[in-house]
Amino acid sequence: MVTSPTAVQRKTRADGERTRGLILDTAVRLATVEGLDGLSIGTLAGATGVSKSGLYAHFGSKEQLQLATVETARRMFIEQVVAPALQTTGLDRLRALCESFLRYVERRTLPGGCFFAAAAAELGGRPGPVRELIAANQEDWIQLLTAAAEDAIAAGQLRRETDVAVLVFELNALVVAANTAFILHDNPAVIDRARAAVARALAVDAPDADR
Amino acid sequence: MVTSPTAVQRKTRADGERTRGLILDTAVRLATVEGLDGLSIGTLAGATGVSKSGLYAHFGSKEQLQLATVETARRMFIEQVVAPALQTTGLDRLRALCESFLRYVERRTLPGGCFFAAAAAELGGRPGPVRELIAANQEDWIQLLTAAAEDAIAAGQLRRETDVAVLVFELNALVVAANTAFILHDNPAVIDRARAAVARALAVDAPDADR
DNA sequence: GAAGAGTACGAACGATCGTGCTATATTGTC
DNA sequence: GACAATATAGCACGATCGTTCGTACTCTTC
Repeated sequence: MVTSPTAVQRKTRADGERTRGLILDTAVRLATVEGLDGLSIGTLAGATGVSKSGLYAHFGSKEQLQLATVETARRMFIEQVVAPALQTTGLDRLRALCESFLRYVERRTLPGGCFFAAAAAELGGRPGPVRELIAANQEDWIQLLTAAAEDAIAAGQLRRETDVAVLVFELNALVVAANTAFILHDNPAVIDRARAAVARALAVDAPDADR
Repeated sequence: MVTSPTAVQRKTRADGERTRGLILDTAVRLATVEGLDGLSIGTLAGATGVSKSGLYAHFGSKEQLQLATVETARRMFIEQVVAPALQTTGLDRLRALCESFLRYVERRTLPGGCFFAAAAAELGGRPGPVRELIAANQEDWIQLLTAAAEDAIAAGQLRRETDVAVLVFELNALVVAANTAFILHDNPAVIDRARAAVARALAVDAPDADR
């Protein structure tokens, strides 16, 4: 219970950090299948080889563990989905973000698909700090898409009359639905359907509407 | 809450159908928030006023209870979403199904939104009979949309070249995403965004492209 | 009016839940 | 090498989990 504002933090030992990382990586993976709440301390302890009390040495409570797990999932998502798309701008970035997400699902990076899609569905109706954190991350993602769409409009790659909120809602809906369907039916074809749908959605707002 | 020592509650008459119905209705409602697996026998017993062993008199196991709960949710969904749309055909039916679903969410019929969306996300990655039943129901819904879309094409209300699978994937994605966002952010505006997106998606495949 | 099926309860089971408390290696700093 | 901090395991707790069992009452059927 060290509560000093500027806590003199001592050098953490390397093995502690490693264990912590192992726990969190495992927690993210398992949470996509069992659910963030459904994943029990005992199960996580068994999967990592760390004792239950060992877990409590790192995180003081299940809720703290969940918050740290969301943070880890966020870093994974940024690294694997967002970062690759940031090399492009405007319409290309919009396309790249969607494609990056779809590949992330298709590649089965996490056994239960997108961590945030699973967590949002699980915790959406239950108030609490974890839900707020999930909602904030969702907001960030939507904002990322929105900014890219606005750039695309500014660059003349999308019609000026484009309803950005609707377009972004649409794109997010498509990739998330691909995730859900892929997990539920184990059918890679839905990913391609999503690709086609993304292309269509973007085509609607293409400038100088052809035909 | 009658707990007086001499309280001899009159055992009710032989119609346990009412109790069974009460249990299942409550289970559907609670499962949209707690999850179908997350909802415990004890919690359900408390919410219904029926004892845990009373529940077991009706359903022999938690899994049987879950299967019966899914069946009840199916009937609710058909009654409230599907049936109203069956008075129309073709493109109108397609529109009516989407609108019906959106109103069903908007009206907060169930506290955690669409039962099947929640269950699919929760159980998608976990094999078992309950997951299969959820997947089958999802299939039925997609098939319903598909048949309506094909009717619309046959009636000349949609282009003959329409990729039905993609269009249906799109429509389903939009309404489900509206459900998720509505529950997570408690924001009615997303429902209207979904309405706009549905209209857009259908407009893309309108025959003799306007303008 | 005896038998049997249906309905429901209370008590209890072993397992697991999240969470403490304590002990003990191991490590970095002096 | 002393000492504090870190990193982990062991053990036990009260609560809750899904489930079973014995009991008791009601209704139907013979």
